[in-house]
Amino acid sequence: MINFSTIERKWQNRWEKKETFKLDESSRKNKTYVLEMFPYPSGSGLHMGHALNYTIGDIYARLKRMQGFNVLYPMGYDSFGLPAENAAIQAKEHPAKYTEKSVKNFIKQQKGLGLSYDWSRMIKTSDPKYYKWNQYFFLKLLKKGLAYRKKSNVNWCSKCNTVLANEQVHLGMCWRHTETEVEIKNLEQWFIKTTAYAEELLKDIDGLEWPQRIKTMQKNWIGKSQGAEIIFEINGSPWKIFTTRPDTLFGVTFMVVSSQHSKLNELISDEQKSEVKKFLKKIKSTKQEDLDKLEKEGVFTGSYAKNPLTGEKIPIWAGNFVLADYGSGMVMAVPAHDQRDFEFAKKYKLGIKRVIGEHGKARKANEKISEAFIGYGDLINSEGFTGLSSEEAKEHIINALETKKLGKKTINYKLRDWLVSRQRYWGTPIPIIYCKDCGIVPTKEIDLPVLLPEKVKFGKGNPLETNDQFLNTKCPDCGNNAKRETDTLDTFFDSSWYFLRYLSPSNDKEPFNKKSVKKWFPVDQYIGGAEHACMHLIYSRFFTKALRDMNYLEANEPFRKLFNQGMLRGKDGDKMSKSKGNVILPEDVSKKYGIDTARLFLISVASPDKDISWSEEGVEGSLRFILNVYSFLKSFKEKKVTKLQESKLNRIIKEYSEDLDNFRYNSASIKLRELFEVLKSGCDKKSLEIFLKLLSPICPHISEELWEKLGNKNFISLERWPVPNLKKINEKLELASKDFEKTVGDIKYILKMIKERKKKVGKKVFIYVIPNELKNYDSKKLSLEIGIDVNVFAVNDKEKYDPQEKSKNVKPGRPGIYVE
RNA sequence: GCGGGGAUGCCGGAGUGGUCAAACGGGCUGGAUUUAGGCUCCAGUGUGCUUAGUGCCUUCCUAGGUUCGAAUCCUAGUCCCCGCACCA
Repeated sequence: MINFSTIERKWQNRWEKKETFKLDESSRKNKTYVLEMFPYPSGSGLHMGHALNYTIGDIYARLKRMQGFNVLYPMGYDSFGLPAENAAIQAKEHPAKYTEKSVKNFIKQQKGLGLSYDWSRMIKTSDPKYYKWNQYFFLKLLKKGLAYRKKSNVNWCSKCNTVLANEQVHLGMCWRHTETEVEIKNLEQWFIKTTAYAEELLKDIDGLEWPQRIKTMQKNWIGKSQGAEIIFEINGSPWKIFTTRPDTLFGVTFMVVSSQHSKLNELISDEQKSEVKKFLKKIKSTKQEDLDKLEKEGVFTGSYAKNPLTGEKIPIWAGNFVLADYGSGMVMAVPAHDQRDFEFAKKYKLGIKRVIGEHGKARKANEKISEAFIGYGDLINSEGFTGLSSEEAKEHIINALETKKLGKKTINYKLRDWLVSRQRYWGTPIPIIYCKDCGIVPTKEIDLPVLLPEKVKFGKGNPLETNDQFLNTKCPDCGNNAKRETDTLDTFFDSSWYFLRYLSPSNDKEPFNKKSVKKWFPVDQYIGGAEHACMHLIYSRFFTKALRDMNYLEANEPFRKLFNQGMLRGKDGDKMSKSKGNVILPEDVSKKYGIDTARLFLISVASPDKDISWSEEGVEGSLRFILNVYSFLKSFKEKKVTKLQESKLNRIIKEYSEDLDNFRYNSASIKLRELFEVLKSGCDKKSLEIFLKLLSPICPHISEELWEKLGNKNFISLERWPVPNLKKINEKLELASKDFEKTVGDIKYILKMIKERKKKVGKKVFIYVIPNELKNYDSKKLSLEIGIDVNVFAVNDKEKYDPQEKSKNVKPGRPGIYVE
């Protein structure tokens, strides 16, 4: 048995000591920037799922390095965030301490995986040297008009006296006070205007080398739709609403305003006040899933809207199924032609009016329907527009509205502006000062960073609000007493540009060096989970575009290529989680099988972009392979390679390299096994060294060890990647050998059948082959393989012995067989 | 509710129009070596038919369809997984 941990430690120490993977910036090789999504350093450390993610990147980085690229491959930590603060509340440990411990642990674990990061570039977002630039960028965005304040809903617990994250709301109750119902409060908060880039974000998706499904998800998230903005008069003032179906305007029988709408109060009449209040109490979370799980419900507000074309008086309801932030937070309801509206109308006995009939079918407008007809058709019951098709009616109705100045054609996006305010301690303080006289005043750049105070009280309210030293300050403009903003930035803000900070991680004059950016940006290969498809990846793209427009860089996009790894599940197929007790730790696996074995296993189960389950038997399969390789090398004696071996070797080098380049690691691992089978019968040292080089990105420790055992003094990790000699690939020869193998199998099968069914033992074998295949079937070799005499004839051999005329069955690559 | 993805042998999974009964791994069965076992090596491992015969038939969630040809493309359905803006 091999002592894996000794070998692992040996090589990890050497790599560290010799700075094997440190980037040489002066190198003139072609650059490539390989990056994995940096982790949130959770207190429970990293599990095998992380290991999979980093192994995927590491294999790629190692490949590229050996292929002669100058590889930037850094690591850092997304170290601000809620869990650290929760730990502070529950375990009475300061978030900074908690985070520091977690990061240290992560680094130790990651080094244990043998990852080839350039550790000298490590960054932490909770470091003032990092978050200073968060604040800097916030101010730049503010100046550019891309940051603004607006009211928005938050979850609120009256016992904690604080805002709750969606994660802290359980079944409508507070996570700490399970008896306390969560309320919804409307607070002034900071937003980033991501929607200003909606069109460009959408348009540029097509040019990205990303998985199609991620692109589709982003497109749908941005959610562009063509429609119309229609003005309804309500209580004397105009309300704009958005619809994609202006052709159904004559079918509007009620309006529904979001129950979370900021102007909802203006619509509630005195007599409906208590009803509405009762209704609003039912909604206990701002979480989308929670909202959707609620049955569609509503309540009459007491107000009416005026249909801009018919002048009809339309009742306005408040409903839990209308999004406050999409469109204008109010929809026109057309129950005959929208299923949700239909159900709502049935439930509250509201009118249903048909205005669209199926093309060509003159159906009666008053006919009762059992479900909404949501398709396009011909208009009915729509005054002057009756008879037009939906498509025509859209144009005509919008035109009619336009002449009355009561509507226009618009484009709408589902994408919302990015709410970055967090009423929490463990994040970047937003560098804003509120002055009684001057209003909202940005902190002066020279005063950055606005440091997060260390001594604060946790558990009740936002710790920054109760810290007078932090809170009270002077106005930068007039010098009078003023108060600081106590909101901190969403941690997605931190992760929206970290990939730029790696380029000059210790620069304290600027967020990043322009020259470095020009050389290294964008990231060539980004690797991470699909859970970030919409948020992190959109924010990063937004940030890149905004920075470009502020002349910080030239690139349009941050991540040229993206690879999404699948999820690693426990052996039961469930998501790994502490509570399920199915978490696999790399340390345990490493002790038992060696980390190289685990790396090999993780990438060979299935294509790395698919979800996989941990399997103990599977790991043992990988272990067996590594042990075989190891023992083969131990007793290795040089032997000249055959033409067939040479052909296979070169073919595999070619295919294997292509597989790794395209993240087909599972298929690559098969080729590695195939190559080992080829060499196992004996080979020269050169071929063996090639095998080790191919193995090294996946199993770096073992490869270094064996490389050294072969007498090499340098690191295999820095060796040149093998280049296949295409001339040596002899497909004919390989095919002939395959045919030979197949024939051997066939003969054996026939012998077996005779033995079983005829109870006879075959004594002699005769095979008949096509003349030009004769050279592929050597009778001596065949006899050796089969164990009894094999005679080979050409089909056209007149002298051949063929009593049953088996030579008639002969086809190319498939000889006839006769057994006696 | 909205959005994305998936279903292949005993199991994990390759495979996206012919070269496919389907790579590779695991399991199981038999054999060799060894012999206390393990490791290692070799062979077999969907169903039925059948000439000893390398052959034929059937099969890739279900039901239809497109095509000379479908695991692969289309339509409908069933089931499963993932994301949903204050977790990161």
